[in-house]
Amino acid sequence: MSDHREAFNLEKSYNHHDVEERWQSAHWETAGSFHAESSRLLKEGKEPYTVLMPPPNVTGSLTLGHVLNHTLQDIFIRYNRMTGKEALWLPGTDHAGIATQTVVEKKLKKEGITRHDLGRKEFLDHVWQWRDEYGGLILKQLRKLGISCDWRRNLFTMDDGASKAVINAFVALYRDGLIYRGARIINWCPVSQTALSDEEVIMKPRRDKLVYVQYALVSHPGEYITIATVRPETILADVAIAVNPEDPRFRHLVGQYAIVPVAGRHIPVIADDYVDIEFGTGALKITPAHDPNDYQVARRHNLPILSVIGKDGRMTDEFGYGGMDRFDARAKILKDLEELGHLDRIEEYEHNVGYSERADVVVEPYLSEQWFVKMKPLAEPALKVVNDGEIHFHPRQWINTYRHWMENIQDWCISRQIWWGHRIPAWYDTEGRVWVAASYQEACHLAGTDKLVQDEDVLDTWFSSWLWPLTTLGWTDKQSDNDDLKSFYPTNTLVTGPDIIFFWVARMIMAGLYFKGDVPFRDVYFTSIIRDMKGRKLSKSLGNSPDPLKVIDTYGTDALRFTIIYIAPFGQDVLFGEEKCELGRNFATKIWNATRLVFMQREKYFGDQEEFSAFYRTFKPSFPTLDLAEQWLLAGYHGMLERYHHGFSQFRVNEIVKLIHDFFWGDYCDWYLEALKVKLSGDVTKDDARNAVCFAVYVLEGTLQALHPVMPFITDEIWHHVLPHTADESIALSSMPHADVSLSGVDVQAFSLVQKIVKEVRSLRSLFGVPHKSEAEIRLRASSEADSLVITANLSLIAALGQCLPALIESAESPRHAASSVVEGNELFVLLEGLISFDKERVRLQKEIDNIASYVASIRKKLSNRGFVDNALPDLIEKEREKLREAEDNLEKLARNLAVLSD
RNA sequence: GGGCGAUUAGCUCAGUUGGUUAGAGCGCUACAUUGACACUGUAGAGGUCAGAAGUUCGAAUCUUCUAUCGCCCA
Repeated sequence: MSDHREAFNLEKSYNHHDVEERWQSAHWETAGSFHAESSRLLKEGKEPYTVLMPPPNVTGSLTLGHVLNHTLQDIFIRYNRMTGKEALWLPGTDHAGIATQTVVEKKLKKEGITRHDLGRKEFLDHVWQWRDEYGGLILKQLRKLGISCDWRRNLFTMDDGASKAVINAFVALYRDGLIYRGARIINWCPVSQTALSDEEVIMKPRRDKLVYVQYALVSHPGEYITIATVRPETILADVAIAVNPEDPRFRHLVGQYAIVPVAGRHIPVIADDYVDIEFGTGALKITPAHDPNDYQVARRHNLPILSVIGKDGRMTDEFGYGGMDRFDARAKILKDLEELGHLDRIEEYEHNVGYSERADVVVEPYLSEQWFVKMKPLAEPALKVVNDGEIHFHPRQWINTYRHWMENIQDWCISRQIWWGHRIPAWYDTEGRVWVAASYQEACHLAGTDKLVQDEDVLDTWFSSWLWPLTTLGWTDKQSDNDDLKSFYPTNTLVTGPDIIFFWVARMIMAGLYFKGDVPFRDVYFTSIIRDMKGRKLSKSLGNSPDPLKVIDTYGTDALRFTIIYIAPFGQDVLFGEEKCELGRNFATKIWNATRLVFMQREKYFGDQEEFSAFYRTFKPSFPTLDLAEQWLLAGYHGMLERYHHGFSQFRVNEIVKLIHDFFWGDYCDWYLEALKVKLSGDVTKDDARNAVCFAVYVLEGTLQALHPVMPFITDEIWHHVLPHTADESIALSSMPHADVSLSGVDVQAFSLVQKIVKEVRSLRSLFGVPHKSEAEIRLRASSEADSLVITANLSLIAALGQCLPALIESAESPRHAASSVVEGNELFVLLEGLISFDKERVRLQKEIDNIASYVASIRKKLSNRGFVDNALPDLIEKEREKLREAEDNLEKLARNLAVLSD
């Protein structure tokens, strides 16, 4: 019995630990609440709504970025589920080739083992072991956020299906001539010892020395040509000096030979447009093995290619630097150049240098054989679908970034010299010919021999990620055609960070179009970047990134979710501080307490849950039968819902959150609940009281539903107290309330008048220091018969909310000893004998009068302006006239009251 | 160097197609502590909308320029 009573109302205070424990992800997961089925689409004709989770890095742990990103996805998914769609959220993780391999190698290093000691197969066993043991961490942490994905469909990019898809995609592209192998200068990470794509290189500003070096001319002893370089250690690999053909300073030297300092080699002076006349001396050393642009120059001029830096970033030359680190060699050669008299001068020079994303070391341009995807043919259709609006970006401006990249696209280097990842399905025969096939057997068949050796390299992790919209739905090759693909592809909304627009978003669009012939998603929502309160990026080294799990423990998941959305402006960075979560926590508490008040009233008028349920289940608010405050609230509620649904259609999530917050706190609690208390404490029949309580619960329940996508836990908890529901039922599976547009626009002016009167009374009370416990005597002189009726009908409300004793007066004579004001033409007097300083009131009134007078003057000026009257919309002019009339009326009344006061 | 974005109250931000006496939250000030809530309530102070010029009857809003900051790409 006591259980029952408890369930009828809430615990006295809100404890997020209890509530979030009760409705945690595991509960929803066991109940299967968020499983999506293609059969419901194919057989029942439901509409699909699909979200792809950007697969977090399997080595990752939860960051605030994840919190924001996944909360947004969950909001979209829960909203669409509640509006009747078959909502499918596809989760998974990414095998993160370089990152994962590095982690495991580090672990092995502690035991004194390298991957080469183990060999490829055994090392990969270790990686899988590591994955099984630690790789699930991020998914466990994500569950703490209460996210509602279909965990049955969890996919890992190295799973069988996904791996098959990767191999088949590679083979298909190769056969279509879109994948090729070739020797190029690529970005080489000397620490991870692998190639990187352009996107994995981070440009960072760096102060270096611009070194001016003199090269002696072979045929003109004593004469020099001077070049400028920031990489003097590569001088040893110079093969030419280039000048611009238009540069008169060097024209006579073209065709001559210069001597490479230290190395002593003779190299030609050549002319090439590539050289920037303005930079340095206008003469450029050409080092094709160590600079991509120089490589192009060397090819144009048929120059040899010499290399002096190895895979590990150490020198490989024969001039005494061999074995030295490239940066040590740079320091040494500077000294040597100076000693040999080749050094002209040194300038400080700030420029951008590429760093490897993972290892954070300077990337080395490195000439090697790699596999590439030809991007132009893929980019063209991918650009078109975005230009044509088949895919929408939110905020829209990201389209510019996308366009720019697509229009200047470079081929994608997809081979990586590591072991963890999808091994390239290419085999070499004894003659070095390459055979690309989905399997060894197939390759043997093609090659006509079984003496084949598979390419050692694996594919870039993003080569599996770009297939994510396909693989998550069971796609393995172009022939794939299952119910899930039929039902859920294309997906709907992708939520991701703008930092991976090239890495991932663009490439998924290419893959979707190429392999499936359709876009992979309709809308892309780019999240904000989270910074600390000082606007700095969150980083481990700065120690300014709060641990989300700690924040959740302190404030609650709902509070964190609410807060991070509330403070994330559309299209801009978020400044996050842990204390900001007070906002969400306070709101959760407010909801809890307001609900308790409503439930207390419910207990008063209904015997038990059963009695209430029977009554409430048939309750439907009918606007004309509601009291004034209820009408006002219902109109506001539908207005809120209308903007809420519209907000979703515009992806303005932070506005949605503000809407609910303001409606609930401002309208529901501050005004409506106060009015409800007054109503229920007065003369009220049991039936009226029961209807009033039901109305309160009705709006509360709808608001909870609207809030549920943002704060899933507290809303589910309270919802289970509204009516008896089984534990398997969830507010998440209830139907989202619709906006009734016939009510959303209704302006319940009578209630606004009451509010304004109350506010004015409170303001005057406060101004004149009326003690809180004393009730001020109020006189009201109505400006019209209609207002008089409104005021009369709501005297008790005004009395309670304004803490006053109000009465209407008919006579034209104004009370003396009173502070006065005008509210929509209605005169308000607060009788203040003994409390008021008349001088103070005179000053205040005069100030108010001056204020209105200048306002009146400004409107008069506007209205007497020919230009305004001739050009402005008639509606607007009428509005201005109305404003003027009202202001003049106020002015007159205030002036009269000032006169009375002065008597 | 090219592109994008920002600049509104002490702080963080709203401000739809030009028409409000420019708004909110936090912070601040004053008052209030037994009937939902101090994780609260009520009231209040606080802004020449970065600067300049222009378009317009009218500009925080549109145009141009300048300044400062941030991001992306060379």
